[in-house]
Amino acid sequence: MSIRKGRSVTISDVAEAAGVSRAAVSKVIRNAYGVSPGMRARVETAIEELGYRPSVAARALRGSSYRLGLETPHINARFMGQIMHGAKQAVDGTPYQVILAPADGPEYSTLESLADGLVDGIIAVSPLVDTAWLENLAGRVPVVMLGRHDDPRGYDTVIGDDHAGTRAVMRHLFELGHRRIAHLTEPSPVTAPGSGTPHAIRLEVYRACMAEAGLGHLTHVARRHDNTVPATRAAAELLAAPEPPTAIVAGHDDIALDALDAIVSAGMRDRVAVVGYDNTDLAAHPLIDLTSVDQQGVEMGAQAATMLLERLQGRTEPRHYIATTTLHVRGSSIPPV
Amino acid sequence: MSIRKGRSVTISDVAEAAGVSRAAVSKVIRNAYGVSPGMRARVETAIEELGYRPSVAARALRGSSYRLGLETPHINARFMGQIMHGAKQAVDGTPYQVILAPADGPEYSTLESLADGLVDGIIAVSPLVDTAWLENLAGRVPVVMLGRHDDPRGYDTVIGDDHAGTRAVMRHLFELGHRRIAHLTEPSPVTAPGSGTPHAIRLEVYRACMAEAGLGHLTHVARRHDNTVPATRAAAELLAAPEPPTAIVAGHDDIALDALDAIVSAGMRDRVAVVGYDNTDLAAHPLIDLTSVDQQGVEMGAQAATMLLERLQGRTEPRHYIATTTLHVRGSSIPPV
DNA sequence: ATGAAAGCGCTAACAG
DNA sequence: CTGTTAGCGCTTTCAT
Repeated sequence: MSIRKGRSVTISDVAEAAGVSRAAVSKVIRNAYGVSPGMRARVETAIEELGYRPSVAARALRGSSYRLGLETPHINARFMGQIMHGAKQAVDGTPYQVILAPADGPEYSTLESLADGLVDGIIAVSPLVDTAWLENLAGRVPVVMLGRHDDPRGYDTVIGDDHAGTRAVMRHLFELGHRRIAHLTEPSPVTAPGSGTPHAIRLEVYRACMAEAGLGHLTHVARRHDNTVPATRAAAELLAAPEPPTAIVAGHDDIALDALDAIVSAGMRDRVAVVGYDNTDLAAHPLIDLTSVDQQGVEMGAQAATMLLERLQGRTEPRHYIATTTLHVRGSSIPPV
Repeated sequence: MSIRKGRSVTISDVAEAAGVSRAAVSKVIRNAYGVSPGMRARVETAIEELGYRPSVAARALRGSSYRLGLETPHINARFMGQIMHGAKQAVDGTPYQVILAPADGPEYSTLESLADGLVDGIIAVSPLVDTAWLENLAGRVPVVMLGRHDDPRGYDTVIGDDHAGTRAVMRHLFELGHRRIAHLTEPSPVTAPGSGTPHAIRLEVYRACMAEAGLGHLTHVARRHDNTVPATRAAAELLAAPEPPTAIVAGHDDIALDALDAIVSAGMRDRVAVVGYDNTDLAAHPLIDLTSVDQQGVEMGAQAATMLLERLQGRTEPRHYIATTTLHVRGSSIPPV
C-alpha cells in the first residue's frame, strides 16, 4: 500500500536496496529454497519500503503468471456465479488468482486469447469446441472443462450428473400426474444428439423418460434461438397450442424464469408447472419459488480450480469429477389441473 | 484455428518462414507504418500457416497487453452485467479485450494485481479506496472509475445521476401518498456521509427529501451487514416494527429483491411498496414487477471503456461522464393502504 | 522499406 | 547460501 510515483519499481531496485542479487529477491518472493533468514528479512524490508510488486508480464514470460482463467459464456450467467465463487474459494490461500474472460461469440477465440500467455491454467465452459482441438490446447496449458461428458486424456472435466438430475425431474412430474410435459431448451447446436453437452443429455433423458412412460407421442421440444426467438416467445408458443403442456421442463433456471414470464403473461400461472435446473439463488425467492435441480455449482467451481492447481503441481493423469444432484421441490411444480 | 503440437510458435518462426526479420513481423501484426504490401502478404500467410499468436506476456513486457481490466465487486452483481456488456460492446472492433477481475475482499489488492502489468487500463467500481491512492495508480496505468462523485485529475469517472434518480423515486412515492418511507441500503462504510459513494448520495437525498416534505421524523434507515445481517433480515425487522413503513426505497435492485422476499414472507405483499435502483433485467419480470431507476448501465460501461481507449490513444485531460436516469414505474410501487 | 540489436523484468541453471 | 549469466518473445530505435 506504499505510494510511489513514476515508473514502477523493479526487482533490481529491490536487490540494490537490500544489497543482494536479483536472483535472491526472486527466490524470496517465490518462497524458493535456499535463502538465509537474514537475507530474507532484508529483502522483505526492501520490498515493503519500495512497495515492490512483481510484474506479471515478466513472470509470465519466464514462467508463471499465477493467474487462472475462467472462460464464462454469458449464457446461463447465474450458474456461472456459483462456479466463480467456488473457484475463488479454492485458490484462496494460494498465490493464484482467478480472472474471468467473458465469451461472447466463438469460444475458440476466447480460449486462445486466454492461452496466449495470460494464464497458467484454464477453466472453461465450452460445450461446442472440438475435442481434438481441446486436447491440443491442453497440451500447451492445463485445462479443466466444465460440463463435458467426454472422456479426454489431456484435460480434466467437471460435470453434473445430468442423467440423474433430469430423471429426478421427470419422476417428480410423473408422480404429480403430469403427462403432457414439454421441454424448453437451448438452440440446436448445444442440444444436438450425441454432442454430449449437458443440455443434449437432459434432452435425451427427457425423451427417454417420456418414451418409457408410454408418453412418447406427447414429447414436445421447444427451443429459444439466439437473437431471434427469446425463450419467452418459445414458451408463449408452447402455451398457445390447442393442447398446451401442463408442465415445462426448462434447460436451466434462466430459461425457467422466461417460461414463468410467459406463463404469467398468458394468465396460466396456476395451470402450468415449471421446473428449472441449477438451483440458482433466485429459485428460492418466494416470488419465483422455482422447483430446480441443484448440481452443486459452487463445489463444481472449487473442484475445477483444485484440479488446475494439481496439474500445475505436476499431475498428468486426467481426473473427472461428477457432482451429485438434488431436486429442490418448490411451488412452481404444481400438479396438473 | 490451425492445430499445432508442442512449444508454441514465436515471432521468430514466422519471420523465418516468411523470410523476413522479426521486426517486420512485429510491424505487420501491429499494423504499423512501413511495410510493403508484398511483405505484408507473405508475413500474413506465414502467420496463418503456422497458427501464430503473439504472446501477451511478451507484448505486455515491452508495450501493451491489449487487455482492459474490469474490477467487479460481487456486490450488486446484476448491475455489473450491464457494465460488462457495454464495455465489451465498446472494445468490439479494436484489438483490445476485456477481462474481469472479481474483487472479493479489499479492493486495493485486486486493483494492484490488475495493475501489475496484466492490463493496459482499468475500469473499477471501488467506492472506498482513497482518492490519492487512486491518483497514484492512475499515474501508472489509465483508470476509469465507476460511481465516484469526486473530481479527480488523474483518472476519468462515469457516474449515474444519483441525485436525480433518487429524487424521482421520492417524488413518485410522495405522489402516491406515502409518508412512512424507509431506506434499505448497504453497510455503513459504503454509505458514510460525505464519502461521495452512490449509496451515500442516495441516502443523503432520501434524508433531504423526507425533511423537505416535513417527514424528517419518519426517516428510517436500515442496512444489511456483510456476513451477519442479510438484507432480507434487515427488511424483516423493518416490517416487524409497530408502525412499519408503507414503502421501502432500496439501494439497488438486489436489495429490493430481498425486501420483496421479506415482504412476501411477512404476508404484506399488497401493503408495502418497494422501489429498486439499476433497473436490472429481473425488474421487468412479471413475477417481480419492480419499480426501479434505470441509470443506463450498458451505456456507462461503454463510456468507461471508450474513455480508457481514448487515454490509451493519448488523452490526458480527465473526462467525467454522467448518465441520466429514468424511473421505470411498475407494480411494486403500490399506494399506501 | 527493411533489418540488426538492445533491452522490458523476471526466473532458472549453474558457479562459486 | 549467494551471485552471475543467459535468455523468455516481443517492440523499438537506429542503421542501412
